[in-house]
Amino acid sequence: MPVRRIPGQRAGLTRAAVLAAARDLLAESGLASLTMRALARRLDVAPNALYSHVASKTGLIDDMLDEVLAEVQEPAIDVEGPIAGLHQLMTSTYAVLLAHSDLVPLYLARQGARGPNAQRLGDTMITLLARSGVHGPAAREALRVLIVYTIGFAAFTTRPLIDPPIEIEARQQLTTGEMLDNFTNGLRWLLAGIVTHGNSSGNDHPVLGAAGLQPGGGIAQEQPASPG
Amino acid sequence: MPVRRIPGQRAGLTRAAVLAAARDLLAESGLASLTMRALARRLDVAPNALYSHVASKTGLIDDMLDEVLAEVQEPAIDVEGPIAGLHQLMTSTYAVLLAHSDLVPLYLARQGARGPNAQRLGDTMITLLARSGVHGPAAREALRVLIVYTIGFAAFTTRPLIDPPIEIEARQQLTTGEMLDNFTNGLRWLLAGIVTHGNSSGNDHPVLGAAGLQPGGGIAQEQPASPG
DNA sequence: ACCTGAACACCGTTCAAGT
DNA sequence: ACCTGAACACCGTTCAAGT
Repeated sequence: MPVRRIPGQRAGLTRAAVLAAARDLLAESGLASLTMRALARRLDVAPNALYSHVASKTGLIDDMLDEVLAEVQEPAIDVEGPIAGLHQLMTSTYAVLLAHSDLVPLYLARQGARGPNAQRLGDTMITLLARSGVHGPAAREALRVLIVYTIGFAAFTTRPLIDPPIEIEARQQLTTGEMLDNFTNGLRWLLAGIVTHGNSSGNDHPVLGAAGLQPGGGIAQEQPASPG
Repeated sequence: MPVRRIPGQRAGLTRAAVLAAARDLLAESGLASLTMRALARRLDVAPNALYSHVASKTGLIDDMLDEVLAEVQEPAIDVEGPIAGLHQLMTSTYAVLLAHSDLVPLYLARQGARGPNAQRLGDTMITLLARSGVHGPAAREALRVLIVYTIGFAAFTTRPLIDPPIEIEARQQLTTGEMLDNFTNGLRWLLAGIVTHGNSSGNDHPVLGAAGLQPGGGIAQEQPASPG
C-alpha cells in the first residue's frame, strides 16, 4: 500500500511538506512514533525519498525545535518596564513549550536550538536586561539562568517528578494552572535576584561563606586556576 | 567471537554486574553506544541473556539514574543554618550530575528518578526547608523550583546553549568554573526568594500586574476553573 | 533534481528450547 | 534459574539505478 510509483515519477514533496507532516505525526502519535520510515509512510513515499529534502533526522528535528519558538510572543513594548517584559516573555515561552511538551526534552538533549527564532529570543532578552541595568557578563549569566529555568520547568511540568514522600495522599496530579503558578513564583525570585544583585561581581556571598565544592564532589576537573 | 557457550551453561551474570558494565560502557562510549546488544557483547553473552537480570532497557537506565544520586553528599548538620545546607546540597547535586552529564537529559526525558536515593534527597530538602520556615505547599513549590533549576543547569552546562548573538567574539567556551559561578548565583537568588516570599499566598504580584497568559499562548487547555 | 528498490548495519524484545 | 539460537518487527542511512 505504500507506493504505486515508478523510479522516475515525482511525488511532489517539499521540505515544508515534510516538516508539516513531521509536526502532525508528532502531535498524533508522540515522539517515539516520529521515525523517518513512519514519516515516509504518511507521505506515501519510500523512506529514502525524505533525504532529498532533509539532510538527516537530526536536522529535521532541529528545524522543528526552532519552528516552535516562532510561536513565542514578543512582549508589548514597555508595558510595565523591562522586568515585566522579561516576565511576559519567559511565561510565553513556558506556555509554548508546554504546548509542545514532546519536544522539550530534545532542547535539553541536543545543542539546544540555534535557529533564527532562538537568536531573536536571545536578542530580545538581552535588550530587556540592558534596560533593566544588567549588562555584559552579568546579562549573559542572567540569560542562561532564565532559559535554563524556563525549559527545565517545562520539561518537568508534564511528566511527574522527584516528589517528597511526605503527604503521599496530597500527591495527586498537579493541574496545569498550579504548575504555572509554581513556575511564576520561581521566575519572580530569579528576576528579583537579577535586578538587585545582577551588577555585583559575585565573589562575595551574602548568605554563604564557602563557594567551592567539597572534595569528592567530582567537579575539580578543569578549574581554570583563576590567577590574581 | 561473542560466545562459545552451549544453551545450558551459565555465564555467571548478576544484576549488579550488568549495571556495572552499563556504567562503564556509558563512560567509555557515550549514551548512543549504550545498547542492550553492545552491553551483551561486552559481557560476552547473547543479547537476550540480559533479560534474565533486567526487565527492560528502560528499567536498567532507571536504576542507573538513581544510582548516580547516591553520590550526592548530604550537608553537614547545621553548618551555617538550613539555607546554607540547601545551597550545599544543590551544589553537590549539580557537581554529581556534571560528572555524569550523559545521563542528565534522561532525568528530564523520563519520569525523573523515583528510586530510594531520589526519595532520600527529597526528604532532606523538605527537612531543610521546614527548618527555614517553609512548610506545606510552599515547601513543595520550592522543592520543585530547586530541582528543576539544578537539573536544568546541569543539562546546559556541558552542551552549548541558546547564546546571545551579541559579542560573538566573547562567546568562547565557558569553563566549568564559570558555569559553577553562574549556577551558584541563580541558586542564591532562588533561595533568597524562597525564604522571603515562601510563605506568602502568591496571589499578589509585587513586580507585575498581570498573572494570566496572553490569548493565543496556547495554555488555556485544562485550567481548573478555581472557583471561589 | 527527485524518487525507487535493495541493501547495510544495526535496534529491543520474545519464544522455544537446552541443562 | 540462566542461558542460547533464531526470529520478529523494527530503525537511519547509503548506493545505484531510473526519468
